[in-house]
Amino acid sequence: MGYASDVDEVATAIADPVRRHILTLLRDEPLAAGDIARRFTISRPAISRHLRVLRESGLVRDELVGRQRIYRLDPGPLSPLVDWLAGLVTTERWERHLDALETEVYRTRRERRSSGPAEHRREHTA
Amino acid sequence: MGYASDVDEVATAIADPVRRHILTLLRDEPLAAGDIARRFTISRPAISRHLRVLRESGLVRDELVGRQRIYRLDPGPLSPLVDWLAGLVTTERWERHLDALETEVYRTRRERRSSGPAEHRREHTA
DNA sequence: CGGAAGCGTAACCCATAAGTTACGGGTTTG
DNA sequence: CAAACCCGTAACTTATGGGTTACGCTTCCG
Repeated sequence: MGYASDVDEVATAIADPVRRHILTLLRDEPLAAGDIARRFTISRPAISRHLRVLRESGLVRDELVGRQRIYRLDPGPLSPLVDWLAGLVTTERWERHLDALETEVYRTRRERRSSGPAEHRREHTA
Repeated sequence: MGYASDVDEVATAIADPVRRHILTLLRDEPLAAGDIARRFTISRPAISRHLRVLRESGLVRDELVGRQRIYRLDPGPLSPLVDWLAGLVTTERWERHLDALETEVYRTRRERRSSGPAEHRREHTA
C-alpha cells in the first residue's frame, strides 16, 4: 500500500519528452550534467531542473566527480508503475469471466448440493 | 518509428492520478460517465474532460447507449509505452557493448571492403 | 591566487492544465 | 410535449510546469 505516490512521481517524471530522452541517454551510459545538456537545444538550467525531477523520482542517481556531477540511470522505481500497468492489461477481461465463473459455480453448488467442484481448469484460453 | 507521439499522449494521460483511478475503475467493468463522476469529489465536467483526454489517447473507447455514454478500457495503446519501459530496464548495460560492436563492424567493413563481418564477439567486455 | 569551467538555484515570464459554473443538445418518461 | 435526466462544451479562473536570464558556489588550472 502507499505505492500510489511513488507511481505518481515516476509517472510524472516520465510524462515529459525531454526527461524521457534523458533517460534513454542514461540507459546507454552515465553522463555528466553538461554532457546531457549539450545534446539539447534548451538551456542548461532547464536540463538541470529536469534532472532534479528525475532525481527526486529516484529514476536517476547522481555522484559528484570533481567539478562535474555524473548521472546514472536507476530503473528500480519503475517497478510500481510497471506493476500497475501490468495489472491494467492482464486482469481486464479475465476478472469478469472469473466473476461470472464463480457466480456460476456458486449457483450450481446451491442447486445440486454435494457435487465436487472439479473440471474447471482450461476454459477458453484464447 | 513515430511511436514517440503515441508514447507521449499515453504517458501524459497516465500522469494524472484522477485519470489513473478512472482507468483502474474501467479495468473491472465498463462504466457510464456519470457512474464514474459519482465516485469522485470533483465536478462532473472535470471528469468529462479527463475522459476526453483518455479517449484521445486511445486508452478508452466510448459507446452511446440511450442517453448515457459507456466507457470501456482499451489497454492496447499502452504497448508502445510498456515497450519503451522494458527497453529502459533490460538493455541498460548491454546495449553499450552492442553499439561498440556495431561501430566496430562498420569500421571494419569500410576498411576492408567486401569482407563478411564475422569474428567480432568478445571485445573488451569490461 | 585569480580566472575559467561546471552546476545548481532563484526570480521571473508565459503556456498549459485542471478546476469551477453556466449552458445546450439529445433521450427518456409521465 | 413538457419536464427530468445524462453528458459534453464553452467561458473563465487559478495553479502548475517548463523555459529563460542572472547569480553564487565549488573545483580545476595557469
